[in-house]
Amino acid sequence: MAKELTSRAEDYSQWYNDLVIKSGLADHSAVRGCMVIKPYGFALWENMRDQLDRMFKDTGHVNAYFPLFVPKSLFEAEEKNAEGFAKECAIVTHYRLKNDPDNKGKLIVDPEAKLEEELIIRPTSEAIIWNTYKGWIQSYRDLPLLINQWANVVRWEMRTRLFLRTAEFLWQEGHTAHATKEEAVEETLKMLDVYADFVEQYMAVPVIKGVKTPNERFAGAEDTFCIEALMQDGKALQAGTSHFLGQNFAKAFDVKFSDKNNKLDYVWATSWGVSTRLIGALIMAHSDDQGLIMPPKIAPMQVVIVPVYKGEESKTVIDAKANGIVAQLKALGIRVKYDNNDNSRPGWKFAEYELKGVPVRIAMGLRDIENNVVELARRDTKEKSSVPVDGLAGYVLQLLEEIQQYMFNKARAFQKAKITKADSWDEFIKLLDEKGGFISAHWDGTGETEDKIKEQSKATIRCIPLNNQQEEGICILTRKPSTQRVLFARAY
RNA sequence: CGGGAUGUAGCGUAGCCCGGUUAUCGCGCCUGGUUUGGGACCAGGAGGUCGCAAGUUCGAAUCUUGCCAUCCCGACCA
Repeated sequence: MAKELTSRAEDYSQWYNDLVIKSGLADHSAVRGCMVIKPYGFALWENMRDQLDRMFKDTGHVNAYFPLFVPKSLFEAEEKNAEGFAKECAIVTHYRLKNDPDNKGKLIVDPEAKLEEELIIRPTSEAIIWNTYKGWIQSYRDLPLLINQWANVVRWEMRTRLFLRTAEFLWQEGHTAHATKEEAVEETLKMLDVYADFVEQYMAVPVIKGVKTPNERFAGAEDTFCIEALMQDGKALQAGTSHFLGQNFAKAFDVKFSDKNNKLDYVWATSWGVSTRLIGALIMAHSDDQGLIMPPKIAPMQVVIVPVYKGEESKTVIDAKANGIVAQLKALGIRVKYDNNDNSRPGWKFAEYELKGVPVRIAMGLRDIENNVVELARRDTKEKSSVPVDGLAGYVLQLLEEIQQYMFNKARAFQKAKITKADSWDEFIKLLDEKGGFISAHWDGTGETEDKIKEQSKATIRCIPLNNQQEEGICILTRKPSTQRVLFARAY
């Protein structure tokens, strides 16, 4: 690498950017604010997607697909939602190009082909989906309706960052309809748990579950629940959200059902989503100056085997041995790559797979084969050891689980150490500047104070943790009475 | 969208202020050989609309204007 990766705080953004690009996850695209997800990054996304999809199906959901275009009249039906997204929409106004009469070989938008009604490229799909649900729901027998879609959405952000905030991104959005408020709230919290379980158990990133303040709520929701993760530079990242939408969308799109007593009522709704932003969370939660560190459960490659040889004969011997090991690992369901490409030398491969974050590397040469061992290196701790070939596959399987657990424990310990109580304004600012992380502090509960704190400290209320402990206190800014602490942080 | 910086080969760069032969260097790439237990070495070679467009000039990577993109800091946000 020409330029060294460094995760020092002052270079953190640069480090993150370089890492995304050099590790082969993604690249800047020629299109403003968009990115190209490269095969390695997409393989990671597929693993994450497949696991989430299984979890959605285990909780009774099914997949469907809805249109990319949302007619403006539908988009504006739920006022708060429309207002919330209005500033960041891409809009289709025409449907045809024609040759430019003044400029040969160039095309211009055909002014004759102006759409009567503009189409909004979905920034989220509530509008188009609820307009569709209207035709699907008549009776309580049609409920609950539990649907998810995997899709791309577009939000015309002012400032973009690879994975964290791109103009176009991939995500899943669940949209459910229920007969009762209780059931919808239960669904909202259930999906929040699914997200927390996925992010913690598969991505090895600990999260805090909580509810957003009204200021930070999703446009059109009654309540927004979230999982908040902590990055290594001490900034917070919203990793997923689950919204209780009340009857707002049902009323906006006139979705009514008859209950058992033939009484008409509007349905209750939820929506929930996670996006490719999770990949950004993964990178910033685990990586080091040598590159990415992938949690084994979702790593595109869990094990890489690198042969060390001199000359063709020794290569043949090692190939034979390695292929045997590959077969054993694959038999246990381990994602393994044997890299006997002759174009690069072992040292180069070691560095490259570290950059890509492959959890376990196995190196084997004639020396090892004579002793019936391999050299095994962990990416997370960088420990190397000599391991017997007999029983290797079982050992690796267990090691992968150990690495997964180790990564989570390490991130959890970091997160715990970075949750600090502050009881005065000075202490609050000092902690934000010097330590970072979550600051647990009293707040008087008003949006006005929340705004002032944000203005003066750049910190926002990330969430009010679920099952938050109630305690008497005074607001760090206004000194007014407060009943509980909330979590503040500077955030991405 | 406001402020700042940057854009020269796949990557990283020198040259720009003060215009002037064939645009510098390193990595990577190609060929041949020697190599292979932590990003190998030697020899030879290929690769460039100097971000794009217009302008000034005998002459533009260099000066002017506009546009585009990237990064950083804000505002906005999954």
